[in-house]
Amino acid sequence: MRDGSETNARIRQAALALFVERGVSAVSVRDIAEAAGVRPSTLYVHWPSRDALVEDLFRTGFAAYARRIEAAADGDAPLPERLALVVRTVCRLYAEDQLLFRFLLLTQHINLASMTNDQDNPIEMLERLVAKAHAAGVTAAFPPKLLTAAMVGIVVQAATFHIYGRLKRDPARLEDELTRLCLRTVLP
Amino acid sequence: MRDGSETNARIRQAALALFVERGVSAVSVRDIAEAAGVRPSTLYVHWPSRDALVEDLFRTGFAAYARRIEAAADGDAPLPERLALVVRTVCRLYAEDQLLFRFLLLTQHINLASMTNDQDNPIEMLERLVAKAHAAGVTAAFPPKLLTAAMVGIVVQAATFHIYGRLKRDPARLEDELTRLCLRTVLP
DNA sequence: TGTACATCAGTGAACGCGCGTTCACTGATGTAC
DNA sequence: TGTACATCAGTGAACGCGCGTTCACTGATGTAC
Repeated sequence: MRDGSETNARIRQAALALFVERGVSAVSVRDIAEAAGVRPSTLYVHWPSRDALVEDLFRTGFAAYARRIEAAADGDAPLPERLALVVRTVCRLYAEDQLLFRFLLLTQHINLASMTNDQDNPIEMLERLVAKAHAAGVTAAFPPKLLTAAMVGIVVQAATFHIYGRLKRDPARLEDELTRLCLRTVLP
Repeated sequence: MRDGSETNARIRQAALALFVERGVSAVSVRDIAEAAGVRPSTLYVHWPSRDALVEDLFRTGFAAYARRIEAAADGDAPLPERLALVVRTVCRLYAEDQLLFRFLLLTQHINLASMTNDQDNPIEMLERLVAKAHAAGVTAAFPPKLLTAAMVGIVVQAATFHIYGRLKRDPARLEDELTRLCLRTVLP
């Protein structure tokens, strides 16, 4: 019982599921505690406040995404292949833990304003890779930041359509199609 | 004083600005009333509840977007031109009233789940147009729903980048670039 | 046109509920000797 | 190994605050005659 890490994980998981299901503001500390099988006051053993839990979930998830995308972008492969790998990586992040993906999507507008120019930011990772590709002359004739937005938009919007049932497709197939579509848009 | 439409408009405007600035859940009825120069109870003359105000703002804005996009999609021009006009229309909706655009972006995940297959849905409008283009053989070899997602994603993500200062560009220029970029992605 | 009455947008004061949070406590587990 | 003590994850009960909402009212404006 001295090690609270299992309880911590249970609370995180319960909170994530409820936040995604109902929206962050519609979930109370009591709701989370009940879903995690603890008392409300237990949450304050692990986080100083409800907001701190939300921020922790966001920052942890966001940073994990940044690490995965950095790994995909930082190889020795040719730039188009690295771009393709980044797209595939995002698709896999979605397939692996849809709950986390949806949570990050849901809270981006609340948290993104304060995270611009952060180094643990997956968008920055992609932006750097696209800038490199642009400098090497392997992108279409558009500003690299616009191409970055396009890549992010294509993948994120496809995921959003998938979540709301507007786009029915198994994840592996979607991964292939999104990779080809993104490259078609970004490469010359 | 008998006609409350001016007060109604002032409350809407104040609510929209505060919702976009702080997020919907961080704004109280008292905050909105103060910003609109009325007493909190006045809001209940115009809407039965706080939630009804939020929903009214969303539905009204969403329906207005749907009408504008329908007008752009329903012309007699060739399909590629109509697709281009839809992109331009979305760009103009953003430029005309950034507050409303941001509000719809902010609340989409809360409200979108309950609006699938709604007829006042701008996404449906675009989906129908892309399906028509697909049937006529003037789209790239991808499922039309995926191409719809790509178009929406490119424009919406560019707007999001623009809002957070990640993409600095004057709206007219962005409109031209986004139109070309979207067509490049969607056409064969 | 002038008067009496009806309407209803907006007000002021108050309501109770559920929220996030606190804190003295318990008792199982880990540590020292 | 056995005993005494320290630690700290988790609890139970309670807190006050701010929230959305209600409702009897006011008084300016519109209507009837």
